[in-house]
Amino acid sequence: MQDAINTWQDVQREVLGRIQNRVWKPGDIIPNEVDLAKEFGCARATVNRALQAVADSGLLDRRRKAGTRVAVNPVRKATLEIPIIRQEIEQRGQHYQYALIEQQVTDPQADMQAMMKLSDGQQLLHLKALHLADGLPHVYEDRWINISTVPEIVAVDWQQNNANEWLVAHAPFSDGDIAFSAGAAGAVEAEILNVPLNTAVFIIERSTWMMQQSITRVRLTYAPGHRLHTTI
Amino acid sequence: MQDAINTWQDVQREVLGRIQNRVWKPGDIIPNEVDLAKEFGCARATVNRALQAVADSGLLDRRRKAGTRVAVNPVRKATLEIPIIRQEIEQRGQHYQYALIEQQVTDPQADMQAMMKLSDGQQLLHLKALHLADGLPHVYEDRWINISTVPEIVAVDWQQNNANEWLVAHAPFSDGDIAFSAGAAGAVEAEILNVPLNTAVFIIERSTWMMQQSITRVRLTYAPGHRLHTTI
DNA sequence: AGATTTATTATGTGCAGACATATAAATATT
DNA sequence: AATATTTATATGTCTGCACATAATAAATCT
Repeated sequence: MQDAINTWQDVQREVLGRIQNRVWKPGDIIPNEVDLAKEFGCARATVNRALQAVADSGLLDRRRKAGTRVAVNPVRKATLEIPIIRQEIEQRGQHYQYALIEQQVTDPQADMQAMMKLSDGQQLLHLKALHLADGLPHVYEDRWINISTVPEIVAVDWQQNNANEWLVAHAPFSDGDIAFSAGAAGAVEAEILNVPLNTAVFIIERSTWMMQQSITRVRLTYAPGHRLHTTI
Repeated sequence: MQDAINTWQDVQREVLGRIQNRVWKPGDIIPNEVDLAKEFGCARATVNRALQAVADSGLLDRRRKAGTRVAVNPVRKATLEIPIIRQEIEQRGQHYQYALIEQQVTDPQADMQAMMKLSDGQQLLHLKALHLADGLPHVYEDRWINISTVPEIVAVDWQQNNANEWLVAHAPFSDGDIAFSAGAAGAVEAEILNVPLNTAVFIIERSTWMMQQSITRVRLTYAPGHRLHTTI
């Protein structure tokens, strides 16, 4: 028995401490909730809450009956927030501007048709736009929107509205996938972002879906220097 | 009143449904926990658990006294797993190899001391290593380890052990931060990765901590073509 | 009117007890 | 020996209750 470890945060701290100090080593099974509750002088529910939090972060593996053990190869999960570009810019105290570059209704090319899992005949709205921070190019947005899924889009004035925001508000998605990579700026991107040809640029490609129906696919090419930051 | 909505997952489903169907619109304040518990026919604790989960996912904003409201700009969160490099490579069916390039105990430079929040006099172990997939350079690892936090490291043979794996097994961390960016390969990196100078490369920089104590900071420079992929 | 204190209210969290559920381990069956 | 069944156990979660805490709204005092 020891001094009050009452709150689940206290318990979490204590547990993390024991893992770090190797009182409990990777692979070790730790005492069960009832015993820990007794030792800490708190309710089992409190221990449970704490252990669940630590397990969520990947440092503990828990299985019914088998007990709780310190993860051997903790697979760390980083959660990164996908902000709306305007917010991202304004949050840094910079002035946001948006400029439509091109707008066109097209039949999809084969690769795009595959990536967006389109049926034959489904058309896309293709938008090219630039987001600026304090007047400087920040990110070039190359976007395809599935007209079948979001028919209202054809009526929208994309000079005034930007797809990044409009879609969040009007076309909720159930799931999607994102890929991050680095690439060399091609002729088009280099000119739009106003950087030398082949400059290293950060690229995000994102597709979103609502119940198997593709909504949109976007390729964001960031101006040099952009960092995507998050905590584990 | 309606059919049993007893489990917190049930409540979560119901809440998500109402948000999706715009019964509760963005910005709307939703009924308080006591009322919802009454409506669903369950305990307030259950409603609380569910609402906390939804709030965690970013779809609800909660504040004491002010109540719970539907997020106006739902910040989507992607969780991406940080695999051990060996696993990442072997999972693709490729052969994994590791090569130590350089190993050195140093006093930190000012910027590194700041980034790792080191006290004066704390020394670092600096490791440079290359991870290969099927014999080809995959990622160049440039790592600093805090000797004060992990004193055992000085005794480790880094020809045989790779820090990426050794640390997860021996020095678990409670939190950290990650940054993703694109950069141009410098002379050192270009040679090690065997690519032309200024090739666009994907860079991950990661610092990890255990209870305010810095453990390590690593800069991973990936060979061209690397993509980091995840789902929302 | 404006500033300061007090009350009110919704969420945050703790507790004890109960039952549910997954599953490892023991036992019985083929 | 291999397979099916039972049992024991650790975690998962619900309930009702209590009190803590943050933050707004109301009341009070300059």
